[in-house]
Amino acid sequence: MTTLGYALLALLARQESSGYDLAQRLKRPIGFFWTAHSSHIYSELARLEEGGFITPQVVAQPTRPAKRLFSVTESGLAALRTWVTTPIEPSPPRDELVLKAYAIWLADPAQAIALFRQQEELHTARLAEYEHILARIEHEHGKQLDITLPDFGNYATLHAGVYAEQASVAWCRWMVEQLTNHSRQEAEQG
Amino acid sequence: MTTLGYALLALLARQESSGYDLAQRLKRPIGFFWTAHSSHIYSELARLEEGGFITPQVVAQPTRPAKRLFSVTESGLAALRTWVTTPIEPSPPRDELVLKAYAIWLADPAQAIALFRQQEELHTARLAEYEHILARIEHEHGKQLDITLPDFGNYATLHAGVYAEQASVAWCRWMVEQLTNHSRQEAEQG
DNA sequence: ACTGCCATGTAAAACGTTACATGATTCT
DNA sequence: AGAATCATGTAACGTTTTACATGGCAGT
Repeated sequence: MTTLGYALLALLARQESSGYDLAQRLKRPIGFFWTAHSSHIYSELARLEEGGFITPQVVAQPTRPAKRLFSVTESGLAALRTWVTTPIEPSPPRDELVLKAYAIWLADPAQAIALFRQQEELHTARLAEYEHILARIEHEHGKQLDITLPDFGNYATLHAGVYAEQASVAWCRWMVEQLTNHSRQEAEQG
Repeated sequence: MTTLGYALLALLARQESSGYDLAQRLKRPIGFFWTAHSSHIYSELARLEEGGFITPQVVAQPTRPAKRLFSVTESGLAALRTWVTTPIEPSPPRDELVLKAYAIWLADPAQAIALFRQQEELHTARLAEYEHILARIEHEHGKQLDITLPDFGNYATLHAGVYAEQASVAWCRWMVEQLTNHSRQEAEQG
């Protein structure tokens, strides 16, 4: 089982869906921390079906092409429940921006500042988006959700996003500060 | 050019190295945010050499097998300098723990608490490690490093790590709090 | 004697992205 | 008329991991 497989099971455990539906539903909020292309989704669905984790139900539609609605089997739900609390084996980190920071001493300071300002704006925008959705959830449910409801899942992931984006914004600001301080000192001395 | 290619160029720009050296040097601090297996490193080195970004110099050793020390060419350094400040195209996010949180409503609360406590410990340990290295750097250089020195690259990446780990720890604590509050309420009512 | 380090790669498999292919319907 | 949506996949490509292959030296 791949992680995408579990992501699809998690979606199907909430509601039966077609491959197309899943591609849509994967965008928000899962898309904030896990993404997949539709071609990948379809091949993964085939594997899940082959493994007996999901079953299709063909639904004919009058005006639209027929679709295959998938639902989670008992075996699929059991696999999902097991996976959810299984400790994570650390996966290889990938952060290109930090890699650039590692080599930033080679760069022109002005260009470096531009890079981190742009990144700061990007993360600030994301932060605002997450907080907006979070506010909607809290407006509906309050700040203490029932953890056995699917909406708690959304609430939890959005909190993760808020913490992560706040950290990114803070780091970008720190970088800009370091780079501008240095440039100012250069100017004063030169 | 792949991102690993730039990572290797960034290392070689600091000091010429063999493939084996690079595998070692990649561990810290780059390994905190980008990793690669040695086989991957060797194939990437071959591509960089073919592209004229690096040149090897064979060094015979009396007791050890001969090694090929690579250094960055002018073309390689130019490519690296360009890449460093080029805006990042967003890469697909991958965070399995957040995915689990999305499906946590299906889990046994006690097991869920155990998962997030374990993750909190892991991130706390990493945070301590980063802060320790950071303290060493600040002891040597102070808190305002010259941004044109390679050490500023290390300083910057470690700061990124500190911000990110602090955010992870905070989120894990928030999750544990949510899950334990709920369990307590259950107990009071039941 | 055995483990770990130094040193370099090849080959196969798994994973993920991009491009391609098809075709009707609904909205602007 | 054209763009977007609904709907499902195949094929090719590139990247990354895992396994394999080799072999001497140094430390316990």
